[in-house]
Amino acid sequence: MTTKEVLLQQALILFRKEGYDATGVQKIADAAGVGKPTLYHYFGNKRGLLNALLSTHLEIFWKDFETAVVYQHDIVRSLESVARVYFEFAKNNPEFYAWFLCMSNTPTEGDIHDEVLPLCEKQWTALSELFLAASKDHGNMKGRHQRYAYTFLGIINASIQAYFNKMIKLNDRDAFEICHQFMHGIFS
Amino acid sequence: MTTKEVLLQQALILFRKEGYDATGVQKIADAAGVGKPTLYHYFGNKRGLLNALLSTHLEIFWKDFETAVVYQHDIVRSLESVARVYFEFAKNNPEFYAWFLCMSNTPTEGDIHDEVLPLCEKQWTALSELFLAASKDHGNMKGRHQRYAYTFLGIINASIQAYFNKMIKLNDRDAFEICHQFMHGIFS
DNA sequence: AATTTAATATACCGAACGGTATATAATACT
DNA sequence: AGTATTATATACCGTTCGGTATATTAAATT
Repeated sequence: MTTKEVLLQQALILFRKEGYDATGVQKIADAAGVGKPTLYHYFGNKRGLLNALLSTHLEIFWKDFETAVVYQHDIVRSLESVARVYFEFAKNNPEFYAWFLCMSNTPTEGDIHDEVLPLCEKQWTALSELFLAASKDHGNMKGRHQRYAYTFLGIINASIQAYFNKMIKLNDRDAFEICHQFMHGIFS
Repeated sequence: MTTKEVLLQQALILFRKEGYDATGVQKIADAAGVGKPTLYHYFGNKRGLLNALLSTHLEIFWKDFETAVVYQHDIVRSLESVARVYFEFAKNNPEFYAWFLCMSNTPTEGDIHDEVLPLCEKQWTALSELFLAASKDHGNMKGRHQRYAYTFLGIINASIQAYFNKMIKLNDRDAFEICHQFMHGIFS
């Protein structure tokens, strides 16, 4: 593993354990076994490290997410594939996703807010457009697409947290059940 | 307003805006127009201020929550009253509840974790017991009470966040619809 | 009125913060 | 082989951190 990768790895561990603000760059450098200027050589500043940590991990997620979120006149199917993307990603990157969830509702100022908010809005916007497209086929969904996007994301993330607490497995059957439960209420 | 109340008020504003770790006690004292030793006189240390902020705001919530969460052989009714308690509290204390949500999934170490985690678990445990009691009346809920507690809380908080983003009003009708949507999937 | 107690301010502590100037070792290019 | 570039370390910068020793003012008690 390269020095850069070790720095990113240790930063994730420490940011998750103690929080971004409470973790000093010195401690990250120490954990990686290098000096502080080495860290600044690779990432410019503390926020650059945060940004690199987010973009490297989320690169794969966005690719899968964007292909799953397209509407093909079957909203349940789209939701299921979206849920599977989330679940797979959370299972493959549990440390990172747990950390990302911590940051999703963060203070209204500071590095974390500035870096993470756009990423959350990107998810919400795509889901909102999915429900909007679906509401053209299902009249009773009309005018509620934003709310559906919010609550669906809420259930997805609550389920992932349940997985972190070893309550569910987060397999394809869970994805089916959760989406089914969600839509059944909406359709009826 | 007493000096103590002003300190609590300004601490909430700053903790929410910049985060607990990023907010220095000096800044809180300045915002309240007093010296730092005054803050330490009332709260002992920074964590004491955090603790006081939590307990003073949540005192009312716990009272309402605990009366709402009892099971009277009508799970939908219990859930609705719980939802109404959350919604009323969030509407009456929006700044505090938004901050509390930020902290609910926080780093695994530090003051915030130590102070907030027990409060989250208290909610989850009570809801879990509610669903457990209900599963004695509804066989198809059996063995899933913990998961129901998780996802129900997830929807409640997602809805409150939707309220903060001015998407829903969070009135009694919303509480009804959300609980109905939640249970309809479970019963079917 | 005298005295104790609570509330506040000034000034300071050592430690840790994010960040950098400078120097050196290792690698890549010409 | 010599030169440029990349990667790393030592040592330091000014600032802010949480917290406190001391002194003073205001309020309550006797």
